[in-house]
Amino acid sequence: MVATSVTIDLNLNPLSTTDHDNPVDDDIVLDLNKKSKENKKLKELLTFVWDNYNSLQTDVKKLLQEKEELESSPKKRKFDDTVQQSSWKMPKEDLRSSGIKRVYVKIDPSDKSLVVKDGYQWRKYGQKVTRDNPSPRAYYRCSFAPGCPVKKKVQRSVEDDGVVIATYEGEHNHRSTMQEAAYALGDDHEVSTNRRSNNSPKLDEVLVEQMAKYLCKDPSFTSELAAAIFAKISEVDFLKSNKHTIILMQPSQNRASRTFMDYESISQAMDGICALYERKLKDLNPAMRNITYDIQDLYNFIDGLADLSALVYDHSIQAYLPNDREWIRSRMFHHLKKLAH
DNA sequence: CGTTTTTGACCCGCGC
DNA sequence: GCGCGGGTCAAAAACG
Ligand SMILES: [Zn+2]
Repeated sequence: MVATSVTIDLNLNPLSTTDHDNPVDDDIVLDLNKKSKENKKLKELLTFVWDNYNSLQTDVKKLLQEKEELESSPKKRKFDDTVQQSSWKMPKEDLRSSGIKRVYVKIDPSDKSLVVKDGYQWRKYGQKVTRDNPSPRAYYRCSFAPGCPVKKKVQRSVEDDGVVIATYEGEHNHRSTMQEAAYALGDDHEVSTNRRSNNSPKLDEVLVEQMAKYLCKDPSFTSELAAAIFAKISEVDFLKSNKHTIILMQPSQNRASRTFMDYESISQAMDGICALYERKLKDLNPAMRNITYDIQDLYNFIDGLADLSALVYDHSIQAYLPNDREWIRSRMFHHLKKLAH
């Protein structure tokens, strides 16, 4: 509640310089208020999804380990030979009780980066080729907080290019980014965490147990679950990575010409500006069939506006940060460069 | 300039 | 002791 109004004040002040009787300003205030509420709702949803995902993932890990145990009894010793050494090493029976967790993640096979987006920040400290897997194994340490002992290994699966196996070791020293965001929310924070720790885990456990009984008979058990996890990750990542962007502009000297538009992401905002310029070009030369322009023309258009700025939502501080014309020009350059490959 | 990635050197346990 | 498979260090390079 408090955070909402603070956010709006902070963002609006640099731009709505004087009068409050301007209808456009009122529109902006209304819209910002609406967006703020939407953002808050999204935040709650995201936190919920994220918590849910974490809990589900924990259970899935257990199940996958159980599955390995079942499969490895006849002859499939593949996993035992390859995976464990030094601090990672541990007889499989103890694996569950220790802090070692293995996660299967379905991922785009063409993606070479091997980045598993899990809400933490990792510093790579090694890479090794391994005996019976053509793809290398990468070693990461958590760099989110100083002294955090958590490590993870990531390697593409031998049998499926679209799956990476991540092995985590240790407990984090700190909250994850999602939990931090929930905490920054303040007043609702306790509600959501309490609701979570009181009812849901039990429910999840029952659900997962039933699911396991059913799915264990399915041969594609692993990939099904991996796909489910991947879907969750994609969902979270989608909500997280797009920075809501509001473009404020005043085309002419007339203050009444002030207007704004909002976009789901920075790059969409850049596209929006391009579209605006293209529309203006078309209005100016209706005869011309297809129009062409280069980045300098676009710069001239941007500079020709009486006023232009962008508000970009920063997820980590829960607020819109103002950006000036120069920033827009630079982002536009990057954007066009990316489009040109 | 601070941070992360890269990459060969190094180290360590294990089987021989 | 030696070699092999794996894990880590750290210096240099790359990134942003
Ligand atoms: Zn950590």
